[in-house]
Amino acid sequence: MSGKDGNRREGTARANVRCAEQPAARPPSIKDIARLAQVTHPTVSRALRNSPLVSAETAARIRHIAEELGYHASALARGLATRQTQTVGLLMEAGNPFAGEVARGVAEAAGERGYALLLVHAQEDAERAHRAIEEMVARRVDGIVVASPRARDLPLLEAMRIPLVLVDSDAPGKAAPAVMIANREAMRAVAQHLIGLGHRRIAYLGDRNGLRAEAARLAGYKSALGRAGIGLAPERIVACDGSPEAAMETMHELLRLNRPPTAVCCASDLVALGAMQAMRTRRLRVPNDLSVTGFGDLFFAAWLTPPLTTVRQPARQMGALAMENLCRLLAGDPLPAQTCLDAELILRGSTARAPKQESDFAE
Amino acid sequence: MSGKDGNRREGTARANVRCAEQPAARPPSIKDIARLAQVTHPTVSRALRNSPLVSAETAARIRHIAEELGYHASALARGLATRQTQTVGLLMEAGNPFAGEVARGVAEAAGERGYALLLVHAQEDAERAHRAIEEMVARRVDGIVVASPRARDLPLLEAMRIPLVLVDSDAPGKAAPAVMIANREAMRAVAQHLIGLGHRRIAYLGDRNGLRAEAARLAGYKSALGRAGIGLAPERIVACDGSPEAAMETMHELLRLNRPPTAVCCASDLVALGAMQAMRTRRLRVPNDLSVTGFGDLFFAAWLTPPLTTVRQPARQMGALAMENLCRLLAGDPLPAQTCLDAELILRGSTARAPKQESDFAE
DNA sequence: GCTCCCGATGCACACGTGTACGGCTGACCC
DNA sequence: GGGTCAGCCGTACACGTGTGCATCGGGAGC
Repeated sequence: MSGKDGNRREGTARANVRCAEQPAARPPSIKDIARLAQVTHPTVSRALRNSPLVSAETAARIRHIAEELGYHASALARGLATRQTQTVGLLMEAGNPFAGEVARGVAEAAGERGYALLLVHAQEDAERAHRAIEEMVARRVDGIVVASPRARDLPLLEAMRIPLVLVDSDAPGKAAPAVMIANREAMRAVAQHLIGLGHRRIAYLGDRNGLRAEAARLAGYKSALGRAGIGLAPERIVACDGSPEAAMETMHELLRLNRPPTAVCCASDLVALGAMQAMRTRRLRVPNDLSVTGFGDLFFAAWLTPPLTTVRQPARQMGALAMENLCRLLAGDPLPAQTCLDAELILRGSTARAPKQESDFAE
Repeated sequence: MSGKDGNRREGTARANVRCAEQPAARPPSIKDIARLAQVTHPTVSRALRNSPLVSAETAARIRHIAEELGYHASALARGLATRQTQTVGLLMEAGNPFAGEVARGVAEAAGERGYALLLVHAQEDAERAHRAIEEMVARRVDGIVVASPRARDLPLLEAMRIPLVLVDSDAPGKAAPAVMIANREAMRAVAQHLIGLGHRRIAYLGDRNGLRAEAARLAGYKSALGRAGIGLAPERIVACDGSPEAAMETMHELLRLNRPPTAVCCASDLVALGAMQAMRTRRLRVPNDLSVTGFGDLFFAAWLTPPLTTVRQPARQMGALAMENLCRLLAGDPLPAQTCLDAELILRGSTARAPKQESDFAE
């Protein structure tokens, strides 16, 4: 029993009036438990961590008192002592539906492993992004999951020595291990599906901010056309910034071509949203006049009119796997630079046979 | 100068091999800076916190060294000492698009105020939900923002003495201050819009998990019909669990009625998604045969075919305001039990005049 | 009856930061 | 020239938890 408390000196702290009821009731600590259990606080610490060094009866008594007091160990103090916070930073663009699903997977996996999540919003502003990243350092996160495809702050992240995993964006250089899907093969399957339907004038509507995942998708598109012996028409390969608004504008440009496409491969479901809107404005019917494909299979894709043919990207599973990989990394296990998940082509109503008068010849 | 360091005892800690390069280089502390600057660590602490108790030149020297070392104050230690973590817990259903937008608002507002966000996924499982909430206590968050409308864990949250604010779900009892929109008035405006278009058989497709916000919306619907002198037909007031799948099923039931509705008020945009799908299956055209309205104005609403008439719910702003309110609460300012934001009726293409043969008489 | 060993507990210190208080130095005033 | 005061810095302690080592008591083996 220390018996030396009760004369707390810092009377000025705790300035915020919480409820004006309890007189600044600080949460119970192991010392409080120790006093009640007639032991010292190290014994309490050991008992609560199920150390074999404590006798069964003492441990039971201590745990009972802890329960009664509503004790919850301070993760701050523990983190300070053990140098591990059991916290991982999650860098993502809050509001992005894909990132949201990834976050769900990460959150569930983290919860199971006793990790907490520090949510850091991927700011546009470079200066704020910098501060946000420093926040993670200050909070001493054990590792970081980056769920933001347009992570141009990767160099910053690597500069600090924190274990890092990426989702859906492999990085240039040696960088960090990433969880990906086979973007190239998936987009190739999309294009092959369209070719199989008789389309020859197939456009590609890309996402300029899609980083390497985007490059792989474009490569898949080109590969499919190449294999089918269809030449690449540069004017049919365009890109926007990834938003439906921009996609709509860009789609209008495609439709103004002399020989407009009969099918469009969109780099994402969001892009497809804008593309379909452009067709609607021009009274073109999907899929009768024009076929459209998306990428990602976001939750709304199945409910569009018509339902969107797209590639299922297992976002939640990707998040869970990223968290799992991060744990491996923290445990010291070496990881492959990339973990690749299967993507599945989902055929729905937005694709159909090419209009007859246009098929088979004349790209 | 303490001069007593260098004999660190806990050689067994830090078991995880990070990169096998740096020999467990612990981040620099104020003591490291103090040694280099030939002062003691309290002076460093004061200098970095811009205390007037330090001479300008000493402070400059210290800050220079800190910068050079890449120093970032440990939020853990600071939280331990000051009893404030500058962290707020964000309880939300990750993956839900509305919650995602709210999260974005919260994140931006939190960033500006120097708060970090602890993301806690609102688990279905009661036992996990309990653990998740205890996690926030253990992490000693200063306050909590609840962005999950179906928060049946509110009692748990109130049990711990942590300041709390709610988004889009006012709570029973005295509970916590909430940021809301005028659900009742907004849905009334929706129904009045449909009535103005000549509709008389207007159905309501609710969300059973919508809590009180849902009750208010239904009340608004009833109020509008009442004012227009239209009787309530119980068979036209139905509810599902909020998912598009369930909404589709329930919509089919509505369409099987002897006298099916000519318009449907959906409790959310997600519900509207399912409802429109049901109509598509039956080859009913929106809005020619049937008008549909949503609620929320999620990002996809404007891009549907046809674009969805709905109520704009300023999710991001609600999140930001919730965070702001939480700060007020932490500062001791009393808050009104509810802060109400304006919602705006957005007219788009999914509503039109009622089919002629059905209007004006015979509800 | 002595030693040896083992199980259970206490002691001391560490983690990194914040702050109340005291002490030192120099300038200023009477 | 001594007292006073302000500015600046160091000392000591606190926050809550973890852990290496010492200690203490008791049982076993000789």
